[in-house]
Amino acid sequence: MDQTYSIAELAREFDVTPRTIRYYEAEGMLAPDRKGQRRIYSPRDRVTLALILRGKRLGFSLAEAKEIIELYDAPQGEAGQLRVLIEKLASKRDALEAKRRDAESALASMDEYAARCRERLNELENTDR
Amino acid sequence: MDQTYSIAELAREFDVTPRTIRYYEAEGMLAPDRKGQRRIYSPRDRVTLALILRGKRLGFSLAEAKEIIELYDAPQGEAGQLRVLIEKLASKRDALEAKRRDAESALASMDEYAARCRERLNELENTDR
DNA sequence: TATGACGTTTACGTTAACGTAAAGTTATAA
DNA sequence: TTATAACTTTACGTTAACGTAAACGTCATA
Repeated sequence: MDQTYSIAELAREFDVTPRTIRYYEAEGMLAPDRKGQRRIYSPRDRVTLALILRGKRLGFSLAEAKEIIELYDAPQGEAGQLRVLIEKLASKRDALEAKRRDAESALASMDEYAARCRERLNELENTDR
Repeated sequence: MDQTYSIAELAREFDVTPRTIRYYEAEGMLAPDRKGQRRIYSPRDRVTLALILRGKRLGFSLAEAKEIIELYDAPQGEAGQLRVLIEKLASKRDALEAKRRDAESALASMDEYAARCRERLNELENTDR
């Protein structure tokens, strides 16, 4: 039998509030099962939530995150749909690549700066001896 | 003589509005010279703006971007300050690393998914022959 | 049976990050 | 000298992404 999660469990795991998770559902990004009125989350819901939050961390809006998620469960029925899907994937991939490059150049310049700082610190430490 | 920029020039170059640039100044992240009441931006101001916008693209808030920028022009006078600065740089570096890893794992799973889509498309194209 | 613990809906509140409009200033071109 | 283009300040408006509070349901356990 497949594992399930309560809203509080997911909230704890991902360090968000239940309100946040319900908000994503209201925005059409999650559709957990119900047991009575309670929400029951599947492992798949959990993956979706993780996708949303990773998107947010990378600076995507919820609307953009939603687009990406929708790509992941788009219908791959016929060839036409598949071609469109592949196109859209390539476009999102470009956006991601850009972010990775941004992160890499930021890291590079920061590392360079930190190296100069350490150098300067070394000089200071060897001067006062 | 060093180059300068008007607010509209920078706005055009970075694809933001003048309002946005003025807002960053009001938040204490920019301090352009004035010629009369007009703002005159230096190459250094331009770099700062680029830093802000890169931070935003990576999902940092303006407050976080400001912290990073302040590290870049922190006083490196004495050894104590330098040590604190180096510590803070390491912490920001970690945040950046995390974003890069997020971007990389997102790229990896997306590439994998796209590959499966292309495979499926290939099958469809060879079946109807 | 009552008392938490956990969940629910509804609805109004909040904040960051600007957008937008109004009214005035300043340099340049016709 | 007037017009227009680019700038300025002031101030109120807007939107995304939740926070927060109220009032209620339900299930286990003391």
